[in-house]
Amino acid sequence: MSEISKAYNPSEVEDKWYKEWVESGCFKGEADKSREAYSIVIPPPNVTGVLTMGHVLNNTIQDILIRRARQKGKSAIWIPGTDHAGVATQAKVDAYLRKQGKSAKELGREKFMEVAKEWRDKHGGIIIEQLKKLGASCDWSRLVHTLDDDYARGVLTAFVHLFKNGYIYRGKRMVNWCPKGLTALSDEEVIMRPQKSKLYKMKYEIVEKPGQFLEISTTRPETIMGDTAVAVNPNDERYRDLIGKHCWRPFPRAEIVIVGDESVDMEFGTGVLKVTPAHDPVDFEIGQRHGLPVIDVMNPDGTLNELAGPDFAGMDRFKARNAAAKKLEELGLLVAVEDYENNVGYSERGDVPIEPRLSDQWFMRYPKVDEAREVVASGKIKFWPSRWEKTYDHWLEGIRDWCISRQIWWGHRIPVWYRKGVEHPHLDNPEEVHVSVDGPSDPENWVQDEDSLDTWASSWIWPFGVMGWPDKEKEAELNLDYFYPTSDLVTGPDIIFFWVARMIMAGLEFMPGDCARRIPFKNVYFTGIIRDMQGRKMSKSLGNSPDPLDIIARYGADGLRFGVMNCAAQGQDILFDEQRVELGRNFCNKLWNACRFRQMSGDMGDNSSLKAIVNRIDVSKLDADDHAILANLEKCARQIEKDYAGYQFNSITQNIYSFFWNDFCGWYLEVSKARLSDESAKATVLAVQDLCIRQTLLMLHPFTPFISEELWHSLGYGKEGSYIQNECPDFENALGSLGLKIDENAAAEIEKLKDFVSKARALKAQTKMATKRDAKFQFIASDKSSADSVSQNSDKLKKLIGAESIDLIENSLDAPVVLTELGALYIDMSGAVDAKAEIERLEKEKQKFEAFVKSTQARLNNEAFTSKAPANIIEGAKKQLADTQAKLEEIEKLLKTYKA
RNA sequence: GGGCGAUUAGCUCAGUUGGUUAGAGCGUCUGUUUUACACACAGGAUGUCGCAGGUUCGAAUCCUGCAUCGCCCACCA
Repeated sequence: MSEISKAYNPSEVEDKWYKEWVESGCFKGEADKSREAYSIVIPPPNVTGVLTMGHVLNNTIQDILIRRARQKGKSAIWIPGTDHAGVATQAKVDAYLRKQGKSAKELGREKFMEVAKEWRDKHGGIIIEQLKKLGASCDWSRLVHTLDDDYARGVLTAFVHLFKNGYIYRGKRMVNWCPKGLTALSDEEVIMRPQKSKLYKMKYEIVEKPGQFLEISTTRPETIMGDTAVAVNPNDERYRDLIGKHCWRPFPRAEIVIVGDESVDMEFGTGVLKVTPAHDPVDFEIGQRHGLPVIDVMNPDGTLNELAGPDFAGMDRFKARNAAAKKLEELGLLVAVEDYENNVGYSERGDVPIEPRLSDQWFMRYPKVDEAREVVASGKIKFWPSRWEKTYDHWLEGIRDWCISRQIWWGHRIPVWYRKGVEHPHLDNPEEVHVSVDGPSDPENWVQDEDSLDTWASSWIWPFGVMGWPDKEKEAELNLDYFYPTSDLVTGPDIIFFWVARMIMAGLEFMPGDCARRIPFKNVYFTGIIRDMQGRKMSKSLGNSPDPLDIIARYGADGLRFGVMNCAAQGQDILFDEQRVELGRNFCNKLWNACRFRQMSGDMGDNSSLKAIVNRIDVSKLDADDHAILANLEKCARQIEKDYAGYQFNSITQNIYSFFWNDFCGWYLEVSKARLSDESAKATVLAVQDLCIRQTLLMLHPFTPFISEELWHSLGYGKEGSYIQNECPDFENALGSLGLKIDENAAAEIEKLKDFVSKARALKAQTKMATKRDAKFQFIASDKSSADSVSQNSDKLKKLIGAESIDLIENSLDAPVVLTELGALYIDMSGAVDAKAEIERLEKEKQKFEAFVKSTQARLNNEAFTSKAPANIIEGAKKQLADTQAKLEEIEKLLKTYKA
């Protein structure tokens, strides 16, 4: 136990405890078979990234879940790690090299990897330290990086397995090509953006009918040189007779065939489509169907090549667009140019339009697609909120093969070797192509494939890859059997396809056993996205993303965590404002000072256990306030239990906030002040306070780990070397078994006293007597129990409302009055009553009551209501009507007195 | 084109099976060095719950349509 300082200093407390936690090893996961396992794997952040508000939200939720699990006695582990982030990191290292006047190419692959690793080790890992600042209780002894040797073996094992089972193939296909990154991309990495462009209308002359033209629209005249046909819909009567005939491609001038293909939309433009099989996915398919030649007129970097002709060779694709239009015009073939808005696919990383390109790539047919749909549809894996299930299922329903090869070096190199000297090696011939994790035994005779894997084709095995798979010994050492499947996954819905769906398929494919053993996780919580106050996504270029570390420095990690969680409704986007964090900081300050006040109020008794605290309570000294606060505490704990089950984190913070601030500090501590002067009750009151604070700290701990740990120890709840994260927050049964029975009705009586106090204060304010601490009140109780309640609580009430006396009287007075739940309360103004103001005030109140009486009577007179509504609703309405009518009578009586 | 969110106080948002007179924080106004906390305390003001229908004794809540904003998916050149 130590004395609590006047001001809460978060950074000091945070650093101290984090250090101790890590040193004590209390975050380490242990496979304790006698306890239920609980595990989370972190969505691995980019190793070279820095902490963003999105990470704060995401990781705070994970930390809450893991700490709560520890409190509930589960054997918990939160496995951390980082992602090598292929394309992103490659780009950063390339830029770094350029600055030094070097290039990746001249270094060569091996040297590049060395430099890149050095660069990663030097600039990477910052985010891990930042997560620690946030309080993340990961098992750091198990930090995994996707390029670690063990993990990489898992990645390659998955590849080899799928290859051997026919899920992986190589082929020349139409892929999304990033001309900036010079690599293929998956469909998911292409983002569609509406763009202002031009629609060029041109005409091609029909070979067999000189002088007759076909009018065609295109947005991409720069690909004309690659046209190998013109297509019309065979059902289109306008053109049906032209099918099989030819037209002139303007440049390079050549005859191209007119084909009929049903994919052509008759309604669009003139219903005639130019077909460029090398540069458009639809055109490619048409080309396949009609056996059209493929002319690739572009270089990988998006410039045109020799096949485009001397006028265009070497020219950038967008310059070539204008040049081609100009050339059409010169030839007299350009009919019109219209402004046009269409969707263009962009490379997410490169931020340039992607180029559909025919190239040799590796593809994966996804395994276990049907089962992946089934496990979510059947609830074996639950999504929170559940609406994402539909999105997930829809994607899987229309799933297409995954292009998994990338033309970059930073990543896992594809474990495929080709026999030297074999011109066209066949994938199914082991003499020509070797596929294995370790490579051929005679490497000198083989050449390894140059490509590396899509980053997501490495992170998709994350849930078991971090647990030693596929090495049996390592699996045992890392307790895969015990911790897999993981319990909860917390991530953003933006990677539902990239990562979540693929992990599910990977788990089902690579893990053994029945379905429940193979799924990678049981629950997926999708967070919202953190936006700025204008609703815009946080981004570096907008400069609207606050630095979480800066916020932690100013408000404390607990304040940040509490503030963010308080406004994060399940799966809803959050418009972030620093005021949220202010709320959290203020709450921490309130907590701090309430505990400080407790210390100042009297000697600390034995707080070492729940039992010890309850033993300090003298049941005969408990009054309604004690019962009420304990009842509220129980209610809060019950609500929280329910909220955890439904992943309603904002509701949890709101319940704790409201209980602690309003019920405990706002009322209980205040009434305690008067009772503490009664020596016979003091020990009991302090014990009740200790009990409430103890349970509050426990409930709060997952959200605000630092301050709760600090206060836990300074108030003597925990022994040195023990931590609040391992203390069970449940207490309901404990109270009962310790012989303490809570009077549930007490809370109702206290509500009336609260009403009495707040009305009395309002009366003082209205009569301009708010500052007087010695006001005199007279009170006409509405019944015997109300009279008892007021006289029994007289000391507390006088202190709370700043009164010298509250006299019980029998008859109405000619003085300002307020009607409370307990009866009529008058304030003595010694004749200085402003009758006009009083009348005005009473009239206003009268109107309010009258409106209520009228509507309630109407309801009760409605036969449909009385015959159909449940009894308790009807009874409630009747009682309220009676109460209100009584008040109304009282007011009318008073009005008469004033008006007289 | 299809799907999914959102629309409640000046601002940002809760409101989980339909049920008394719709809540919170911030902001705002009035007061307060009341011996834990001004990051506080007390009191006040502020809402035809997006619009239009429907179901019901009863709708912010359920149904239908519409509007506005946002997101995701989709090969119309």
